[in-house]
Amino acid sequence: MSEPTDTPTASNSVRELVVADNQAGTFDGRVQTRFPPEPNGYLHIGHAKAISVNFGIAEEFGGVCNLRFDDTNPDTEEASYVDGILADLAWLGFPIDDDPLYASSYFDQLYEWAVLLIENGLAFVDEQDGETISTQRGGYGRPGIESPFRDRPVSESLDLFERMRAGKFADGTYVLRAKIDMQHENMQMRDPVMYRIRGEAHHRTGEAWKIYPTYDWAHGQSDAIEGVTHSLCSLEFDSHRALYDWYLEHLPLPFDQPRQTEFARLELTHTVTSKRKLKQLVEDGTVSGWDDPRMPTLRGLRRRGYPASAIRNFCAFIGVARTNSRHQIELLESFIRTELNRVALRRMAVLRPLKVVITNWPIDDDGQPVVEYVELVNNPENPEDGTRTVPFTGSFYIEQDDFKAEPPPKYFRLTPGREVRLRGAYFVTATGFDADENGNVTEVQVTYDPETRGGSAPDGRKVKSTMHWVSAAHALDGSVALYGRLFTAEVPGEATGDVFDDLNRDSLELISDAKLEPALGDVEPGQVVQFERLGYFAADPVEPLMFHRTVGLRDEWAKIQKRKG
RNA sequence: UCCGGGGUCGUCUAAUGGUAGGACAGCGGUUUUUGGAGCCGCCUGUAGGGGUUCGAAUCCUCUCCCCGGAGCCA
Repeated sequence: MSEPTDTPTASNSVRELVVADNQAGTFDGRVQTRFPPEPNGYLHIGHAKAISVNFGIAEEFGGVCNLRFDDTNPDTEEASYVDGILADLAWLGFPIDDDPLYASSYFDQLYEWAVLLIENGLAFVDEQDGETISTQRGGYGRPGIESPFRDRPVSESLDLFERMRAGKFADGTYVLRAKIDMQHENMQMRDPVMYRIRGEAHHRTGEAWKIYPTYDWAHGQSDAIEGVTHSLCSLEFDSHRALYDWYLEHLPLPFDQPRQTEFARLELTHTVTSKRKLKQLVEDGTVSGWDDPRMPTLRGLRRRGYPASAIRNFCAFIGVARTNSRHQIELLESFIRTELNRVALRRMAVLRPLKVVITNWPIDDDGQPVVEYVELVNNPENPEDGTRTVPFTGSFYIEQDDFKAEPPPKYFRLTPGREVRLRGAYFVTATGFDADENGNVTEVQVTYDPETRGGSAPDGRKVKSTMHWVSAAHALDGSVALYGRLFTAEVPGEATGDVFDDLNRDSLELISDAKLEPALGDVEPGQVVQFERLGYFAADPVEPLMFHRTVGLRDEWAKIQKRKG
């Protein structure tokens, strides 16, 4: 396998567009993008792609990418989300200004421009209710009809608009509409709403405004005000591009007109990225919060142990295209493994402990089992990480799975009469075991070969397997959360139309009696280590000796079993 | 129904008129003090028909399929 990390960034339709623009001299070779989150939820993996595309293109062409909060709807937006998004962005590792931009900073300019449009006969105040306006809009293949207020005198619209702003009217009673074309085949062009009345306080402008611009009326103009050249957005805005251009063409702009270009958003199998649905998972209590390690939110992935660098590499690798697509989550996971394999320290932990006793282990002068210390490498992929000493004595824990009284075919681990290696310690041979009345093995007896200290035999004999272990007398008790996919279906909701029908009710397994090697008491909060033979695990940011499984190791044995069953 | 955007291995993605390549997944081998990692190999694809061309995934044409669009959401 070649290193995905080393693979050059995929070719990319947006990059090609920018190159073409630069060659043609468009925008005088200037490249400026923007990332415009709405502060009504937290960032998720889908945003990571958008961030990567926007910041990536800007950086590559020596331009800038503005972080601009698209805060035009006070009903759903909150300052707390602004802070959360800023924190998530900082973690992801793209350069962001200390002072983010806000669409709400342009409310005055937007208002002036709206007045200009009214004066030029290109906008009017409508006083019909939403349902009526919607009906008049027509449908696909059906023209709309014009509002009876469409041709009211400019002075009347101006007066009404002024009073809308002054808060003289109730929510929903008046709107400002662009006067474009009610027959237009593109529904977005059928006299779209520019302003609506909202009594709700805004997280930045407070009570200053009673009217708020719609997305279409705010976005392109914000781009223009900031000098954005390439306004990159997702495919569903394709039909809005005509409107984006129309507004800009009818305004006196400080710069060249920015240009909107669409690309496919990132979708992943077994994952939902709709903010509304993520919010529901949180509010339902299905997950513990926005930062639940099963969530595709940036803060969830972070807590899960996904390295920001791996997410960035993934985003660069998948490229940018206009094809609707859904990446397999396994691809993301392979980037996570690749990165973690490189950087994660190796440690030993036993998740489902089975006690093993060495019957020929020496006793010291006080009648206690001798304690030895073995030297283990911290990361074979990176010798600079050095080694650590791990205590070993006559009784220790192994995984329950690592012993079978009656071994199935191809099972290479401990079984009566078989010799295996304890990683970095000794060869041991199972001589007997105890079981309870249900036949569950409760303890295994082994003998060890003192000549095999360090894990190799002077006579050169081989063993089929190497197992991890934790000294019983020195084990730390810890807890471990194992995560499965939050949704069982590759495409949640595909079968029934409701994503929640595909919720995996067993997406979390909590183990409270894991046995950890002593060095695991020293990990930093949030640090990710590899539990040998098991996978990568992230230390909880606050709770000591609590670990979240980031992702498992590839597991040949599991694969063999799966094939059988 | 109208308009717009798409359709290349299982999943993504490259090839921009000149050998259909890569990654993930899968399969097999090798190696291994992690059944990890690594290394080697295999596997499968241009939606369909017609045309232009010495040559088509690429250009033209017809058909089929998928996605988006009728918020005072973004």
